[in-house]
This record gives sequence, structure tokens and C-alpha cells, in this order.
Amino acid sequence: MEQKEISKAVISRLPRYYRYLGELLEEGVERISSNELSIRMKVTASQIRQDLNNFGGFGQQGYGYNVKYLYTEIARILGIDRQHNLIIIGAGNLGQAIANYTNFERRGFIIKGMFDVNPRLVGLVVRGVEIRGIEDLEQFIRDNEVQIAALTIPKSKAPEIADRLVKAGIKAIWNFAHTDLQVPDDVVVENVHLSESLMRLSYRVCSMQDQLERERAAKAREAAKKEENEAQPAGSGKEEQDVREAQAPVQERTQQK
Amino acid sequence: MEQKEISKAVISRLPRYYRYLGELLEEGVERISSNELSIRMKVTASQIRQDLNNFGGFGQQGYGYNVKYLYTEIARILGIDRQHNLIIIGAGNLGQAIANYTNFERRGFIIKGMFDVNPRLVGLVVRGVEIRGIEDLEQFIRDNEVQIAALTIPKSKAPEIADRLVKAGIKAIWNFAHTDLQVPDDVVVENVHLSESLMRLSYRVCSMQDQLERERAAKAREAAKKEENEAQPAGSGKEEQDVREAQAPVQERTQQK
DNA sequence: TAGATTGTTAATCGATTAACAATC
DNA sequence: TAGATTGTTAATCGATTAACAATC
Repeated sequence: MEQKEISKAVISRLPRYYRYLGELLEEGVERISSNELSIRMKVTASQIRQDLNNFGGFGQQGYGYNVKYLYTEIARILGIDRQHNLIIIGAGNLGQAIANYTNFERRGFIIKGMFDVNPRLVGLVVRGVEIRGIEDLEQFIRDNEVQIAALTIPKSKAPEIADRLVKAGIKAIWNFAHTDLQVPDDVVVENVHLSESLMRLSYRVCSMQDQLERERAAKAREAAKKEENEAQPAGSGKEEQDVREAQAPVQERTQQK
Repeated sequence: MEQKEISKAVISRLPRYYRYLGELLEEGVERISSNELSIRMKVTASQIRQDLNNFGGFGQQGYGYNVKYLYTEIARILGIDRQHNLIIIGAGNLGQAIANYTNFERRGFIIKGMFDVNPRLVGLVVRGVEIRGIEDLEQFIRDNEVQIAALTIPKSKAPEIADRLVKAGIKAIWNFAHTDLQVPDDVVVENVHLSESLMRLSYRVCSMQDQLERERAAKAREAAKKEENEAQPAGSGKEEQDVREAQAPVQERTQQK
């Protein structure tokens, strides 16, 4: 439905707007201003208005936004007012976790089938969906007008299956395999790389720890300086410079800028 | 170990560099230039060099980067050269999927325990880790020096558990619950909102479809025009303008800019 | 009408890309 | 030394924020 290219940043914020509007709706809130919403969501009101105006004017001056209306409009923009037929390839824990998440169905994502190479899983039924052998894949996609395939298999098998999916006419791959897939331009790939998410978390934990340590060290130095000054209150300003230098040497290169 | 604030965009690219370097290492590649790597990863060489230089000069002029060295350096930057003790709260499919993913352990993430409220799950063992009742949470965190908690529970219970985790001294929450958590500044939250990921995919599928349709329509118009011209080859230039106008009216507002 | 709040333009900020001197 | 490629500065591009006129 949308026209001009919308930036990736905007798109990735839309589902979060949708989630907050859904909560407001549950709370019985009828209207909300960009300012109120910005406080709840911890973003700027400007950003909210800019983001929404990429898709049209959903608000009203002097009033704000009607929660219900905006909620349904964002659903329409995201395309979750339509039905999307989905299959899950890989019926392990992750595949089953997706199959069991009922909210997806509420958003129009209908799980049509599950597939696995493991013959011990084939035939089992998860939330009313039978697990099939991977050999039926192409036929099933055509018969059931499947648009989206969730790929919850090991990275070693992912490229081959992705090729088969593309040839069978799939429109999008929700890729949980720890690898990047090569697909034609008209096939959408949305990656969920959990190991990368965990590494980002690791980075942030470590840099948080470093920061806390630096703060603690700075405080300690501060205390030491105070003590020194009390003993000999000359205060020529030289001490301050020492403090700054003491923080620097941990890693010289990055310190330059 | 790092000093100045590094942008979020840079950090989120690091794990991907790490993954590609790991693959190069497996292929037996000893050195690589930013240009070669940029082709593989489909990013600019400039970006690679800029990103890495946030953390120091890992390359050598005229040579490029030593794959092994860069690989270990990025591991160090990400903090995955250290051990992180982790617990999983919520032993459903998603929690078990995480517990079963052996690669996390290879990156230093040690799963110390799993917790669930469901008494039928308590006592079960997943990959050598026993599922415990949630009442033992605080004691367990202290006894096992747990830094990270993966939260794979329904959103309704997430805020309460998050509070308990924070009070018990957890450093980071890997949040799979479909809600934003309120935690103090010194606690890291890394969100994995699968439903939002699926909505982004939905958006992209829909806009891809729209695009393809527009292209098809444009081609059809082109063909029609050609036919018309062949019948009456006046060609005053007015037809071209008509084509442009015909594309516009689908949604007027966005079309303006 | 007066007050509130949007839609939108302009200003700022940050991130990406290009260019090139430094140097292996 | 000549060639290659980094590290880094400068230029460009895009995204966010601020400001305010339009308007409900």
C-alpha cells in the first residue's frame, strides 16, 4: 500500500508503536498525544510524529491520535491485517516454540505445516500441525499458498533448503540459522541471529563493568586527593591534571580522539 | 577494556565480522584485506576499517588483516573470551532451545541452571542442567555467580521476575518476553522480540509485493503506450507525463515529497 | 475564541562513504 | 623500491530533534 522507500529505522520502530498502542487499548485509553506516548516509550515526540507521517496524517491538531484508529492503521501498514501462510522448517525446540506461540496466529500468521528431516519427529502433531518429511516441501508450498518459511535448522543445511524454498516460490524466509542466506532480490530474508544478540549483550555487560570500575577508581582518586589536600592544602592545580592522565593509558589509540 | 562510547551500530556489526572471520579461519584463509572482506560481507571496505579502528589498529598497511589475530581480538572486544554464567528462566520450548544450543557454551556462556514455575517441569534435566523451581532463584544466583538471565517466560510474569533478578544482583537480562523491562541503569537488557521481527518481515513482504505490482503495471502501461504510438506515432511528449501521473494517486500524502 | 497538538520545515547531529597520506 | 592497503581526515548522506505555522 505504501509508496516511497521508508527507512529501515522507521520500519523497525513500527511494531513497537503497535505494541504500545495495543497496551493503551487494553487500558481503555481512547486518545493519546505524541508527547504522552513519547514519555511512555522513552523516545522523542518529534520522532513519533515524523515516523507516522511517513505513512499519512493519522492525528488531529489539538486532539492527538485516536488509539484504536492508529492501532488498526499500523496493523494495515505492517500488513498484519492480512493472512500470511507460514511453514516451519526444523521441528526442534525452536521450531516448536514458534508453533506454540499463539499470538502469531492472532496477527494473521497461520502455521500451515512443519517439516523435519528427523524421521522420529515426522508424524508428530504440534498444536494441531503435523510434522512432515522434508521431501514434501515443494508440493506443500504450492498446495497451501505458503508465503513465509521459518528456518529453524542448523546452519549447515540452511543454504540448500533456502534454495529449495526460493525455487518453490516462497516470498520470505524468517531465518534463525546462524548464517546469511543468498536469495534473489524479490525474496525477503529477516534474520534472527540469537548468537549475535548474545554477543551484543556480552559486549554491553563488559563495557558496563568497565565503566563502573572507572567510576569507582575515579571516586577513589578523588578521595585520595581530598585527603592529600587536607594534609597539605597548597592547591596549585597540578593534581587535577594528574587525575586526567591517570585515566588515559589503558588503551592509547582510542584515547586520542 | 574499551574506552570512549562506541555507537550501537558498530557494536551490532561486530558479531557479524566475528562470524565471517570464523568462516575464513575454517577455510584456512590466513589474511584478508578490508576490500576482500567487504565483498564477502556486502558492506563497504571503508566501514570495516572505520569500525575496527574504533578499537585499535589491527591491520597492517600493504598486508591487510591477519584473520586469526583479528578473530581473537574481536572475541576479546565482545567479551566472549571470558566465562559468563547464565541461567534460563522459563523451561518451555524456547528456554530448552537455548539450553540445547551448544555453540553458546563454546563462546563462554555457561548455562548454570534453568527455572520454571510449572511443577511438572521441575526436576527434569535438559542437557545436563536440572530445571528448578523459581523459589530458589535468588540463592542460586548468588551461589553460582550468575551474570546473565535469559527470560523466556510470558510477558505477564516478566516484570516481576525481572525485579527479582535485579535485586538478586544480575548484570544482564536477555529478554524474550514481549514487553519492555524497567531496570536500573547498571543492568543491561538485550531484547529479542520475535513478534516484532515477524512484523518487520510482514511489512517487507507486503511492500515487496506492492513494488512488483507497480513494476508490472508500469510495464503494462509501457506496452500499451508503445502500441498506441505505433497506431498514431505523433509523440509530442505528453504521454510521458501521463504515465508519471498515473503512478501517483494510490496515496497522495506520501507522494508529495 | 483560546489552547492544544499536529504536520512539516529547518537545524542539528551522527553515521557512512570517499579520499589520500602514511607505511608496511 | 614499487605496490598494496591500512588508518584517518574530510565530505556526504541520512536520521533525529527542534521549532513553529497550520488547524482542530
